[in-house]
Amino acid sequence: MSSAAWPVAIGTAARLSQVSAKMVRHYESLGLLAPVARTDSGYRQYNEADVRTLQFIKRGRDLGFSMAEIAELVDLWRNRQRASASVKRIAQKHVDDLAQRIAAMQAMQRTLSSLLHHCHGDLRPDCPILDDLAGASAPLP
Amino acid sequence: MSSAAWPVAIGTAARLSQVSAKMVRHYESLGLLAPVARTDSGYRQYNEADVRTLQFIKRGRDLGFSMAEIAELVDLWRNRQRASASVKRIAQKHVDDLAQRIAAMQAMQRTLSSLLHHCHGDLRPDCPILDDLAGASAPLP
DNA sequence: CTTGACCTTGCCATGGTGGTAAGGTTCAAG
DNA sequence: CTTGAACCTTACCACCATGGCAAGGTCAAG
Repeated sequence: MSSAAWPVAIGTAARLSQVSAKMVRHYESLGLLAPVARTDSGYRQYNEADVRTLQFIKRGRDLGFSMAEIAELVDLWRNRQRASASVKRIAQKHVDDLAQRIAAMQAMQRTLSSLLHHCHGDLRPDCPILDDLAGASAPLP
Repeated sequence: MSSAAWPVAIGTAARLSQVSAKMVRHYESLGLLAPVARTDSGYRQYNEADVRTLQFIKRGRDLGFSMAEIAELVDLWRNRQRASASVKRIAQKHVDDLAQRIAAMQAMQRTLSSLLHHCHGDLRPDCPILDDLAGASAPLP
């Protein structure tokens, strides 16, 4: 397994983890990834563990975790004495957060869909969408 | 109606529109709100129409429109020769965008909920959430 | 006149990503 | 050996919408 020649340069690490080289450096600057080894000429060198960490971060981002949350998760991942409860707490909070944001967006969507439904969408200027935005039924106090 | 003493200063306009004074200035700098009148000492003066525009912007933001979209909508709002189709097109695009983002978040939520469901959440270190993030079944190429 | 509430401009920060510039390195083909 | 492409380095700037802070001017009530 993993027939590649380790260590690899940043471009290869980026391809293997589906993270842009730019972001790989950024994650390092955030302390999310320990400062990696360098060649004499200053090129970063990534080993298998580094690339796995990048993949971990990528998967975390894909699931919507913030960088701060991912930093915590990476720490827990590395700590074999972790309690799964710590991980679960972070994930649960994120799911709750997602639920809240989804609900907010669905509320927008409901309102907009209803307005869309009542808009002619032709050459006439009358438009319930603009009427709503203009606060048709909301006088200045 | 509107018993207040017009024009009003930025703080009052902000309160009336539920937009922070900071953002009121920002919207002006974006050209979303025409540069308002000033007193001799440089204080901005807002009239009823200005505050209505701010409320329009606020409502647009609350419905999730981007500043660029709101700029278009404000233009259409002011243009009595508008075609409602133009408004509808913008709103429809936004709804589609919302739908896409909601779907993406729901996908995250489904994955996370399932992982959460299988996580003990106790003192033990084993955790399917970390296993997933670590790409348990995804070897390095 | 002083005090406190308000206003002004201007700069910095956020988060996560992209871009671009100016320069050094590596490697293979000629 | 040279040259050129592909790669790497750092250091900036930009986005979007918003908040914060600082230093200073203005206004109205006490």
